[in-house]
Amino acid sequence: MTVHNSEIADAFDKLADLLEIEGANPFRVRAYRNAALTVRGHPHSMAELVAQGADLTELPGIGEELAEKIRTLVNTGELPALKKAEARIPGALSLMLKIPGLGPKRVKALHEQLKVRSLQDLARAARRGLIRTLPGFGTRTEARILEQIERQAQVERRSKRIVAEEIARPLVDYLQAIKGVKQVTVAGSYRRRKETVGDLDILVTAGRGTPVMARFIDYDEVVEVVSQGETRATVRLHSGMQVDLRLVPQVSYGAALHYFTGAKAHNIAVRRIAVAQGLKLNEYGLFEDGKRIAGRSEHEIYRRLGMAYIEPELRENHGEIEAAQHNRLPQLVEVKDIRGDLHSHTKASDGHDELRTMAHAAIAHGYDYLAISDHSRHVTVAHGLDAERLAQQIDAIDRLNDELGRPLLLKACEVDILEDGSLDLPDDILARLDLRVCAVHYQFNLSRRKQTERILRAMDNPHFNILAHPTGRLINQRAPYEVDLERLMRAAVANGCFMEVNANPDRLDLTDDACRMAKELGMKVAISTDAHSTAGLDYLRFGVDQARRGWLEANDVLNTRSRSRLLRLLRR
DNA sequence: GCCGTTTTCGGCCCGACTGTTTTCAGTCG
Repeated sequence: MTVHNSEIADAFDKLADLLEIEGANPFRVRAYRNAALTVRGHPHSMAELVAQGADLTELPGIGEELAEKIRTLVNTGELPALKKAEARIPGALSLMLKIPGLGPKRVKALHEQLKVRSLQDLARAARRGLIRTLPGFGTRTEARILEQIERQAQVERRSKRIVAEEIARPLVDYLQAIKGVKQVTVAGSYRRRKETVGDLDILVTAGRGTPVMARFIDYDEVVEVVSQGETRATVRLHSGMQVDLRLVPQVSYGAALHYFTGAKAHNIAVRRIAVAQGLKLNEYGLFEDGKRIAGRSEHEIYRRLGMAYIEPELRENHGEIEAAQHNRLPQLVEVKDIRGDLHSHTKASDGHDELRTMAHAAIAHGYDYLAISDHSRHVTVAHGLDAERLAQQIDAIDRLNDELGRPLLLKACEVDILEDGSLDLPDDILARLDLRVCAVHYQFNLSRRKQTERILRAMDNPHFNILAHPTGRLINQRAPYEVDLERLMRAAVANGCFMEVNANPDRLDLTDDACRMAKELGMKVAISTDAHSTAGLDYLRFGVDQARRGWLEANDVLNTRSRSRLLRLLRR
């Protein structure tokens, strides 16, 4: 039984919660939280590092004691310190910290004075009107607690970024239209281009006296004003999305942008660097002896702290700060580097447009090539092609390329990987293609070992080129199937195969972390849209964002190559 | 509990807003 990084991180976080409620040294609490962050964000599993005998104290924020606790967790699945804490106070108290408005001090008071041990106890106490009797609590707090418990049922969920964009764009336009408003920028995880967005953080600069806050809470979609001050307000929109707005002066724009873009761990790390240099960094600027020495732009702040500018996509405190200090940041891939798309569908299977329509869309995108990769026969719901129909499509593509006067369309197929690891079409027809995009569409529930073996076996087929949507996950909808990605990547490198970063905003598969792993293992990826219509080709940018978050450069991406170099790379 | 071009001891990121107060602690991002 392997203990996953997330379980180790969860144990540390819970221990931090309980210690905090007990009133332990806040810096000790923070040490556990930092450790949780480090472990959760680490590209390699702690279990593996322990097995290799690696020195865990090399990891940031991990010292001798925490290293020992990680080893214990890996070896026994348990954390004795957490057990002991739970013997002193109920573990369920940590759940109460998730209720907005309740922090460690109040949870401690509720536990000690009202004997609250669970969320049920808490709801009961609130209904009886006991909470308002405690010092520091009032009727507003009591009502809010009850409301929050009842709302807990609807799980908090992060929105896919494409959904967040649909919510953010009209709001940004609305704010931008206010007379006196200068800049409106959506910061936060939205700006870091994360695949999902929890809430929107909007930064506004405006001339003196501009009624930004009043107009903000007056926005048509606002259903609740959570808080409102002179420079900061929080609202909830009809869509359920929470929006924070911060009004900042122009001289502080860069500092505020940096502060509000995060991630939190990145911010803390950068502030510590400032402190080490005798400076202070906050959302208003970088200060030396109370005098602002930078703040107008992010570039200025990074430069003054002795590091290169860090792209928002990299700001997770996953090594980007050290890289920036040593000028070793990657030159991230951009949309304009992409020369073509390697995964698309037509009406021949489950696409919505004709071959010719797709070709013209590819030309409009300025592409050198577009792979037409309709499904193979096994995907019956998608009207997948058998050998005969694929042969017809190959001929149709040849004719169209002739007509266009250049080999724009690549002959391809999204070939199903069957349960035994064989490919869904005979070798002789596969051999006539320029490119085979191979994918799992059935039997998601195999064990990790079996699923891995299945795909490894498929890679043994010399016609296998690119593994499409490698984990099969659908964001917020379907979990990835169990598979050993690292092993697959190593096999791909050994066999001259590749994986896809599926750019569909519902998939974004590989993930950012997996992209990073691919880079470390030397496996190039294809950023492909899996377009089922001409409009689908526009989703490329989501895939590029994901790749950028995974530190990928143009050289790490297959389809930044010219057609001839691409075809040479695909040769096994 | 971690960590070190201030330190092996004594620091540890920083400010806004709310509710309950009557000057501020607690919470949040």
